[in-house]
Amino acid sequence: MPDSAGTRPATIRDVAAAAGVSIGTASKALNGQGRLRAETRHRVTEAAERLGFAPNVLAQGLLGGRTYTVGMITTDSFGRFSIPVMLGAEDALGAGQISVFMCDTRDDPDREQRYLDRLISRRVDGLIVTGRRIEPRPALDIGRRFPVVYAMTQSLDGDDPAILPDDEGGAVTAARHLLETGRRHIGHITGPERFLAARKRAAGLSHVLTGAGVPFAADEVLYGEWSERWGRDAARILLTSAPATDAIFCGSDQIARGVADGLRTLGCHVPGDVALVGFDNWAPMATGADPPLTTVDVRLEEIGRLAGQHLLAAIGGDPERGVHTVPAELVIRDSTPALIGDDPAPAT
Amino acid sequence: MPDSAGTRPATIRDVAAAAGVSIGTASKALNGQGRLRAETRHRVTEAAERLGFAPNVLAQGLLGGRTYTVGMITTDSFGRFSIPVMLGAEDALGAGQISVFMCDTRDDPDREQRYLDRLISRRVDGLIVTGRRIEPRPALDIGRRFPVVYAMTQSLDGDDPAILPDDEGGAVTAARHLLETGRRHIGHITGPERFLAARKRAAGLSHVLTGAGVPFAADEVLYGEWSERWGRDAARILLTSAPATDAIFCGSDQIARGVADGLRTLGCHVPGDVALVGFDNWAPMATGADPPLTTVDVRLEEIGRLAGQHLLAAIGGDPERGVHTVPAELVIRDSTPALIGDDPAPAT
DNA sequence: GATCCTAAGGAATAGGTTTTCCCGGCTACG
DNA sequence: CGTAGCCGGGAAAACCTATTCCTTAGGATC
Repeated sequence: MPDSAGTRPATIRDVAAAAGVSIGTASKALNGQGRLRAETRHRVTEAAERLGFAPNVLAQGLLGGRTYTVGMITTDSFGRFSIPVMLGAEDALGAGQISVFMCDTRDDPDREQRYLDRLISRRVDGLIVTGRRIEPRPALDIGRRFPVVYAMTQSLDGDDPAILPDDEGGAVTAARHLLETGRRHIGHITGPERFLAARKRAAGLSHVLTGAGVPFAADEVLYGEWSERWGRDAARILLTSAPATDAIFCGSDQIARGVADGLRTLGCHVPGDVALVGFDNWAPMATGADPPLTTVDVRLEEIGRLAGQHLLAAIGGDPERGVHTVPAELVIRDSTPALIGDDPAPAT
Repeated sequence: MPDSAGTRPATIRDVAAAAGVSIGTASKALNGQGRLRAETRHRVTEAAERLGFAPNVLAQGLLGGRTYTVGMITTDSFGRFSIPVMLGAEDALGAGQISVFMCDTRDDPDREQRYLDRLISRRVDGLIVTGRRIEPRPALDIGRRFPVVYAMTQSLDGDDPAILPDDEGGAVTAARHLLETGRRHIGHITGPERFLAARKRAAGLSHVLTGAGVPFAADEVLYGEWSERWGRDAARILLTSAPATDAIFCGSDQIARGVADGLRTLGCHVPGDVALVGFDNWAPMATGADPPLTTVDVRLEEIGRLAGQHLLAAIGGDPERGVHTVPAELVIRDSTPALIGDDPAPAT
């Protein structure tokens, strides 16, 4: 375990010399290959241990044509969304002894290109591209050098493999939950309409409500921004125009926090008067709220894990193509209690 | 720019052949070395362009003894603290053409050791260790293979280079600001006392207040946890025991959010009755609050950048040892307006 | 005693690049 | 005309490892 401090790392040549064998023999002994006497094998491993030998992966990569590295590119400044995705991906890839290069483009195409060039030079085995928006983005220009998997985003070339959250399904689950807990006048406050995710969530809600015979017009959706401030403002707008509202489905936990604030200012009690559902299950926001928020978890880490597994498969020569969706999960907390005494709505 | 799709990447040998020169000549042409005719140089670069040649960094690293990679190890699950640090570090390192391996140990010593072994095998040029607590941690066991810089944490071997936030200085600045805006009865609600950061912040506040002749006893500090819930509870406790309180300095923005909530419940107006200062400048929390929070920014990204620069210097053979501190910065928002009509406190 | 087989381990090659050293040819100068 | 020096470029070593092919020696078989 000690190493020759300060000098450059021990090579297999040093090990071979110390064990009194040739380089090839040392290699075989360390990798369990070839036909060697047990005593020789032992002598080599012992010498390796003593010298603190660790094989040089660069040399291995040069030889084998595989580097056991992948790049992970994000446009999200490694924010709230891409982090869990990265963790999941890293988890899946780590199982394959793969190390991950981190590349934050900061939404700058020049930076992205520079990173890409570097990754190509480093001969990565593959690439994962993550983002904060699910809108299709221009495909990366890498020819067919290595496989690419998109996570939380997708390429304009629809055939490229991509793992996406189930925004619509998540909204459906949330809407059903509100109906089942007895709510009938449900509002929707969310982010900008130009976000595909916002539109999908609104669509999911709309389908369930109209399917259950509960009136809901698409133009009742309050599109705004992804901020608490907008939540506060929108709560006032919504309760002014629809005072009978008994539940609000929010497009993000941040918005939900703002809505909760706004409702309190209006003298409206959560969840007694109005139930609240958020989106993202962003822990500090959702559990810190009073009451803690029921919210939709799109399972970012699972998305990342799946992306990693798909990439591993593609590297192994077995690529899957097209878009995959990860089912969302509703996390029920105190902002949506069952209404006692009301008959539950039929599950549509 | 086109590449021979599907085949393995072009090597310098291909370029040399295409340009009708030897490998060595091609290398010189591409790297601006040696004495070559301009026409030859041009012919080579043109061939490289045409073949989409990118030098194999593995081979370069093998030869040069430097891989132009570093590892970044965090125990923080890439959370709120380590992300900005990472970004700053990556920024500094990227300027040196260095790529970063991402390693999340999830606080598991086994994982940490595995990552370490991998990084050693990959012959990284250096290592940055980040954490979420500034308490000294056991030094990494890497002999003298490569330099290590600690960021947002430090090693028990106090001589190892480390970049730390200035918790005490940040608290000092916050306290002075509260005095300057006319507050005189200042409470402190913060995280668990076992956190060194919490104790340092309390110490900074205490120094300023006692120095200014404002009474403040160390046992008045409300240590609890880093959560909104604790903020809500502590606000009630504080105002019960000290109704004259006109300002609260909080150990985190999350706690400050809870305190704001608690104060509102008590019928206490922020900032009219009580001014509020947070810590961290965690954007979604601090700017989403109503009113937006004045808060201490420890400049995590700068800490990371400095760590990256120190690591670059160490790799270059010029290591700096010991602990460096990055000055904090007070971000003033609406939760601490100047009290009109009060005479400002003398800046102590 | 000759041949064949097996066990054990060595030699050599490949992988891609950089760099050092060397060589041939041409110019300029004496 | 001879030689020193420069210009342009080639050959080869070095980095480190895994693997394929060989060699050697010994034992077994006929």
